[in-house]
Amino acid sequence: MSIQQRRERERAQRHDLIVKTARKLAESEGWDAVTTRRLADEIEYSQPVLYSHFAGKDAIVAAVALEGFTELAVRLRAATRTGEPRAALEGLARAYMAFAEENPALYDAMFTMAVDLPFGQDDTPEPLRDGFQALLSGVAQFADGRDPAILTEVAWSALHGLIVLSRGGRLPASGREARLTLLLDQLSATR
Amino acid sequence: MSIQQRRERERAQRHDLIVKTARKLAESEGWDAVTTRRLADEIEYSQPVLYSHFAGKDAIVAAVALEGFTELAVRLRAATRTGEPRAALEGLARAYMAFAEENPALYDAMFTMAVDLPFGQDDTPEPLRDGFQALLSGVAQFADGRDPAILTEVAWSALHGLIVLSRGGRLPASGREARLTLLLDQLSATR
DNA sequence: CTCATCTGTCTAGCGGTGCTAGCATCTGGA
DNA sequence: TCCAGATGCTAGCACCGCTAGACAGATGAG
Repeated sequence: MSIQQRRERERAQRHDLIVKTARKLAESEGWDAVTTRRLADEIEYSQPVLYSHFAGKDAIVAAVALEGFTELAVRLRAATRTGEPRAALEGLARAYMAFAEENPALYDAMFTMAVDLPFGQDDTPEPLRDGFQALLSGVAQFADGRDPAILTEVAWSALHGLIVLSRGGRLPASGREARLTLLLDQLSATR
Repeated sequence: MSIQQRRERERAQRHDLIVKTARKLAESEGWDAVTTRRLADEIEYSQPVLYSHFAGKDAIVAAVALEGFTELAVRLRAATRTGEPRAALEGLARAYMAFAEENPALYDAMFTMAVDLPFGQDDTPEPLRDGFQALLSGVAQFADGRDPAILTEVAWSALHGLIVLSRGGRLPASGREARLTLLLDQLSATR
């Protein structure tokens, strides 16, 4: 009885170890370096062990992404505490961009890599929903009669676009601050 | 003498054949299906022939992307002809989104896949520069004292964000039109 | 305590990938 | 006609994601 509990605990620990290791490896050497062989080496087990925890490599990436969504939601929540609307919006946007910048590989897994997590559906995991709600809470004040969800989606898209285009070298690193400021002005302008 | 010319002509044709085939294959079956073996099969040559034309697979993707930039620039140019500012902006945005929608794989190669083409630099290829200029010409009218280039970059980021988040299922397909309308309103609002 | 079973992990291997060394063949000029 | 060089091929390298099947250790029954 207690033996089985211990086993489950150990399994859960190893599950976490796999996710943590995949994330660390991706962050330090890029997702290309995250191969099943390398990952198995790193956790000091053989390859097939990975497949007793996850359906395949994609599932591992998805698990990493999910961890990312949880962290992002926490950070966005923390950034919504400010009072004045424009400052709150700016805090949110900066928190989002900081997260993306500090965890580029994680951010890629969440928003760029093909990972079938259900977005905006009934079975959407809590962290995803919560992250969006945090964004919404900062943006909604500027809705001014328009649909707050739509406005949030557009704001989010703009942030995401800035991030991925900058990261790929498609936007010059120099104008970063100017672009963010302009976007915030644009979003918070009184109509 | 003329023999050498014929050879060069044939080489150029085969170069084009490779790019065309890679693009077609990517568009019909996704970039995952574009392997060097498959590509070699399709053009009815052996694998090493590919490497006598391109440094590697990445270079082939880059060549496809470059073709995409040329086409996109043409389409954006065509869309700038409208008169009234708001309509012109809308035409541009719709042309951009239509291009992305009609050529998803091509769009990915241009803007998502890691492909080292020099963006926003001295040696930036003409089509890239021209495409950006076309966007700028539609956006600049709404700059109103702000830096038109920065505004264009933000507008472009927003469009790109909408496209990639929609494509990945991160945004519901339903709100598409509403999001575009809201973005256009936001960009063209008098300050 | 012994033995059969059963769970868990490993080794080895399949069919695929991008890429390349080295051989054969074909071409064009002397 | 014969040779040199260009051209494209076969075969193979090291790697990939994934899995079948062998093996060892823990577990529970007698």
